[in-house]
Amino acid sequence: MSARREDTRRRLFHAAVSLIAEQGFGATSVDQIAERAGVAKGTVYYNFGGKTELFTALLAWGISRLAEEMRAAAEAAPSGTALTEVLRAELAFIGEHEAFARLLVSEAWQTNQAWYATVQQIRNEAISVIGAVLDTAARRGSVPATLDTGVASSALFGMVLTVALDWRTLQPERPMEEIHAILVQLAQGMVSR
Amino acid sequence: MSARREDTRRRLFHAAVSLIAEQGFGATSVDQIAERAGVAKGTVYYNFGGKTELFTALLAWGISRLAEEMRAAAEAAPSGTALTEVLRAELAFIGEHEAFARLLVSEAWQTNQAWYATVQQIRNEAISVIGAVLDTAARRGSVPATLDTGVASSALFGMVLTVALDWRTLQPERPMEEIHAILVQLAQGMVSR
Amino acid sequence: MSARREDTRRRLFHAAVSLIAEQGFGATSVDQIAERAGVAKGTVYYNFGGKTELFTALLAWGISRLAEEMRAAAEAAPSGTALTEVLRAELAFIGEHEAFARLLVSEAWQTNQAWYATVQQIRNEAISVIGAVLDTAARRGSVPATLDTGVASSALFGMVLTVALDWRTLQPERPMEEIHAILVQLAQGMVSR
Amino acid sequence: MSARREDTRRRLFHAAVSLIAEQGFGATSVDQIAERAGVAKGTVYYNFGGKTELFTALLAWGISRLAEEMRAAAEAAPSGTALTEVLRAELAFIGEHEAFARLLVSEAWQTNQAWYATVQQIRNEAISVIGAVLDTAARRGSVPATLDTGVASSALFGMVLTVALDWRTLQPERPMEEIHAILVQLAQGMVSR
DNA sequence: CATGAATGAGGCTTCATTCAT
DNA sequence: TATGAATGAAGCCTCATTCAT
Repeated sequence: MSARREDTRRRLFHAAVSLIAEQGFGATSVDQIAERAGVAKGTVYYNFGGKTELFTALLAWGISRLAEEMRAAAEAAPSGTALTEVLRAELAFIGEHEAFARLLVSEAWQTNQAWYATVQQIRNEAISVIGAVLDTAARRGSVPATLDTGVASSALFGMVLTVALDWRTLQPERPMEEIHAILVQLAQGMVSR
Repeated sequence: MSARREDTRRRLFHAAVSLIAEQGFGATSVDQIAERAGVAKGTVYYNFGGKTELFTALLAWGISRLAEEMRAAAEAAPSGTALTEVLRAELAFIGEHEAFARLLVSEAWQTNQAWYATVQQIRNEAISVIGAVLDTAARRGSVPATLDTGVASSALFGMVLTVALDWRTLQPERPMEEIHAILVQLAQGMVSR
Repeated sequence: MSARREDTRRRLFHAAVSLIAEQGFGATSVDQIAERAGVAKGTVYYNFGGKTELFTALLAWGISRLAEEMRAAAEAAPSGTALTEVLRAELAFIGEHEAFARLLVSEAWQTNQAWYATVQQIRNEAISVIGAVLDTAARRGSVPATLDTGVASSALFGMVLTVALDWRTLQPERPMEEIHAILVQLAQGMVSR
Repeated sequence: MSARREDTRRRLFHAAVSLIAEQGFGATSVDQIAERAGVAKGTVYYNFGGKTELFTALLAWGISRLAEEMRAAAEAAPSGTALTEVLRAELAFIGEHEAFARLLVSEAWQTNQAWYATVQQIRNEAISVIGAVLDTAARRGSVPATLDTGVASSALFGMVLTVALDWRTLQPERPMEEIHAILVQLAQGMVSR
């Protein structure tokens, strides 16, 4: 793939993320995406085949990155701090990619969508990173063995997502560390014995 | 307002809720709503003024009901069980109005929408019910005085929403009480001293 | 016909004239007419049968009044001043019923309209008042016998209409007498020997 | 702009002029315009943005042409015949573009229209051509210095318009020269000393 | 590799008219 | 005599997609 094409795809990606996050998928037109990317309309089709495909690629790319950053944080964390670091990674990702996060929330729970399977599959990747951390902790005895780690990891994921978006919406001036500290406090109570 | 008109509005309301929940707002046409309600298309405009207005009314109605049921649960709860009962009310509402809940999640964090203010305002109503419960508990000393109850109530609300939708999506056969028990266990740890 | 009905019809008439003059026939809805008249929509149909019929009645009524006032002015005029007085009557009518005059101009030359025949017929009534004055003057020798009085009366009618509307639009502060004086000056030159 | 697009725009223009002139603006649908132009409906919007914009462009184009032809006639006229030639140009234009002329009369005095400013501005262009001729004549002493040339030019413009449309409507078999001769006779009297 | 003119299905909305009360 | 809820045909407009260049 040529460097030019690579660049075009990147610009389309960026334009689409920001627009869809602002307005939603349905309200965003291919015209708008092309205009914000600075290319002609046909270029969208040449590069992605269609609006839906562009969107699916977008979601997959974004959730993969989220999962990767969470996984990297878990692996790099000093012993005993994995959960803290994973939550920080999720919070930081949302803070940095607020537009994408809104997009994810808007579309992730919509059944009857072309990309539902994609979203569900990759969302589980992210959640399973948390699940793995909890399972490890359970084996070490630092969380109750009776905890349903599947539900708990989904709960943690959703809690962070909700709090993070409320943070960006209602109190964007608060530093991330402050929010992170509260989340860690809540999470520790939730899962610690 | 005549009884006939009252009835027509009710039928349009029901038709719109079910359709939008199934397909989302954008994918639902006024034609479909009118057809399912058994009226002519123009009647939608005569009664609600437009698709957006109908949808705004819909959201307001639904979120109000959610907040009311949570508030009623809090007030009726025996001493010391308020949080447990409020979470049950939220979980039950989502279980019973799954379609509406998906709709709510899809639209609640979308800025630049006509109904953003409406959603935000009434969503806060629901969250503040949890906040009030936590504040009361804080005064009684059963939760740490240092807890940021604003963030905590948002966290609890989002946790329940996420878990509930995952429950309906992935494990709908599990009884609600089982999910509720896990949530209460998580919530107790989150906020108890 | 009852006094109540009479009143209702009058109010509908008035509402329709002002609205149609402001916006044109096509852009004026029955809803607007009913609202400005302070009656329900159905009342329009009860009293006039339809939008077109209301409009036709409107035009007929207005042009008849214009013709009558011009004819009355001609008959009441001292010898030799008939033309002066007829033009004054036309100018005064337009000044007083500006809305109706705009309406007349907008619709009078539109072929393919339901009311075309009505308008044409009654417009000729007005023009023929001028024609009669000119014919009388021709017999008395105060206008050239070679003058085509048919064309001349149409020219005079149109001249007054155009000037009057420009007066109301562009220089409404000028007194009518001033405009009338100019028109008489022009008209005298046009037709006098 | 591509040649293809240029051609499409021209065809839409012609289709719109003929249709609107036949039926009026309100009664002409975008469907009809597209069909007569031999393009798809969307093409109207791609090229003009909407029905109103197409119409505004249309009016501007037509009135400009009228003003231009009148101005050209004034400039080309042998000394002392400017008024005669300008009136002939106006009469000829109306005779050749009867449809457009009806359209102009219908819309020119309608306040509260999107294109009101456009029409008014360019209509004044046409009238001011007559005004300039009168002013020149006044300086040469061939018309009374006391004449209000502003009102007089508006009067002449309206006179010709009225007479021309009545000619086309009621006596289309009469040759233009005959009508022109009468108009000149009337106009000479109006303004000559 | 990219463009942008053109398409036409499909959506939202308006509004003259009807009719049961 | 008047009302106003309901209708549905008809209109305007959007937009994902195609394709010749």
